[in-house]
Amino acid sequence: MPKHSTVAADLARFKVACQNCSLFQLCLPVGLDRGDLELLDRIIKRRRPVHRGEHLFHAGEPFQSIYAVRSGSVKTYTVSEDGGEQVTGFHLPGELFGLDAINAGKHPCSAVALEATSVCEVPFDRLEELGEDVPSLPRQMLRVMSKTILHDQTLLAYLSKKTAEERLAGFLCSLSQRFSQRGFSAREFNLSMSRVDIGNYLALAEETVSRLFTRFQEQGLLSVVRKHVRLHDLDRVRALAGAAVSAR
Amino acid sequence: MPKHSTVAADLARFKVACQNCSLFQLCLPVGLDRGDLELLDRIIKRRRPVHRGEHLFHAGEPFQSIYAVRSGSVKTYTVSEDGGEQVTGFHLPGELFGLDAINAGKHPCSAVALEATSVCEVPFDRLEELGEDVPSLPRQMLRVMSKTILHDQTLLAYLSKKTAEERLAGFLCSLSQRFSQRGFSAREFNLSMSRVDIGNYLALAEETVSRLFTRFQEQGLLSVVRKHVRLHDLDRVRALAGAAVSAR
DNA sequence: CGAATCCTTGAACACCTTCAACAGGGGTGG
DNA sequence: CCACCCCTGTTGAAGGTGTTCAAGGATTCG
Repeated sequence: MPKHSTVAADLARFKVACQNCSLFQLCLPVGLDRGDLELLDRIIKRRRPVHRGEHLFHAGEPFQSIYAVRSGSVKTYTVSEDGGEQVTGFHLPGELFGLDAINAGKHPCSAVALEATSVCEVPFDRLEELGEDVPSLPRQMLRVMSKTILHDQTLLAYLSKKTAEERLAGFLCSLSQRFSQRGFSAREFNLSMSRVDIGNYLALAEETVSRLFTRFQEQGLLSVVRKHVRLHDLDRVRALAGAAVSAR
Repeated sequence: MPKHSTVAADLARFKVACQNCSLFQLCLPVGLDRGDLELLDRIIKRRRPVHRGEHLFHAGEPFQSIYAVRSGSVKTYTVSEDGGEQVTGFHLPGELFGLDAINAGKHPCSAVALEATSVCEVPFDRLEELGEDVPSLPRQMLRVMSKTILHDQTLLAYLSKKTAEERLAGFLCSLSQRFSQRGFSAREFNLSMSRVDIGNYLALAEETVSRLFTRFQEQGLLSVVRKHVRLHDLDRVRALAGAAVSAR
């Protein structure tokens, strides 16, 4: 498998480290100095890139690490006892996932790559040990989790109060904002997730999502070709979305 | 105001302290020994009981403390820019709230007492300082927040996938479980929140909630008289609720 | 090229909402 | 103590938004 070894070689060449990672400020917003970073860097495992459809972990597995997306994207989802899937989040570069496993000690959800993706894996027990020497670390962790809670509550409000149109517009705004934070275009990007996933996440039928994309296109708000989205009128999309959209 | 002083005297007499608090294990599930508790106890402020309708904090106010319910119940809610209210949670004795403010440093939601309620207020800066000496404390915090995230995700799945009937049944199951954990009856309790609040929380119209209560009653599942609920057939309510309901 | 998957479009239907009116408590003031 | 009023909760009927069912088109991959 020549492909793997090439990628591995690339990674080695790049000397991947938190200090050099352009996403670092997104993972752990503030409060870690260079020395702390050095320590943190030592405990992080980097996994070889995963392919589209590969899982990082499955629901029910024991919790050992939290994860940060380096590149690509990840979908987390739960499966209810009747087999129904519920998408709990999409995770872009610089975002952490797996935090919801801390309480029970096992993952309540599964995580799967939506495209070719690489992640940092941070063993939680070592992170906790490190936290005893670096007080700002647990503080950062709490902030990240607080942000996650806020995001979930925003989403909750969205599903409760908003129409299908507002939800999809809000979703697109959220993606736009997150992409631009990462240095990508705010107006043009690829949806790594399927219409089914979007619908599942926003509590809409796949067909409704599809119809809305068509309608938005007819209204001149955007153009969609398969996975590719181009927002022509970001302001109007924002207006459609109504209330402010959480950053994550 | 003779009433206040009486209550204050009561509190003093009871020598309220985490060690003696029957709810302690609910606030901070495991891992704190007696000495840690003593330290924690010193930084906790106890506020005089608040009346129904009184606020603990308002959205937008600077974040200073997290709160734990001692008795009574609290509703947290956000107000969107168009003035619409969104209930984000109901908090029973032993449950923490205000955690969602850690990230931004200000409260994203408001908290109001649904009945006569008393809370513990824990200044967050002092809690963080204490965390540097007591490593199990930040660990506990993370667990509590992880649990909150899990709860929100469960709720999200509920709003996404379930019918109005399943949502209300699930809500009742959740309350039942939480009351029984606190030593109250699992089959008979008072709803401190209004039908409007329940509907808001479950993303249903007030009328739908009302109709469902009536229907459940007709089916012999329960009886409701105003705020008072008695679950006759807990198993059937659970069955109606479908998937397992989060504990919080 | 064929199969599988993803996406789109149409039509009928269901669930819940909205609008409207009314009933019943609980508190206040007379 | 009773009358009144306001607020909460209940019930009915009409209507809308999104779903479900069904079929067909597009894209990708073996």
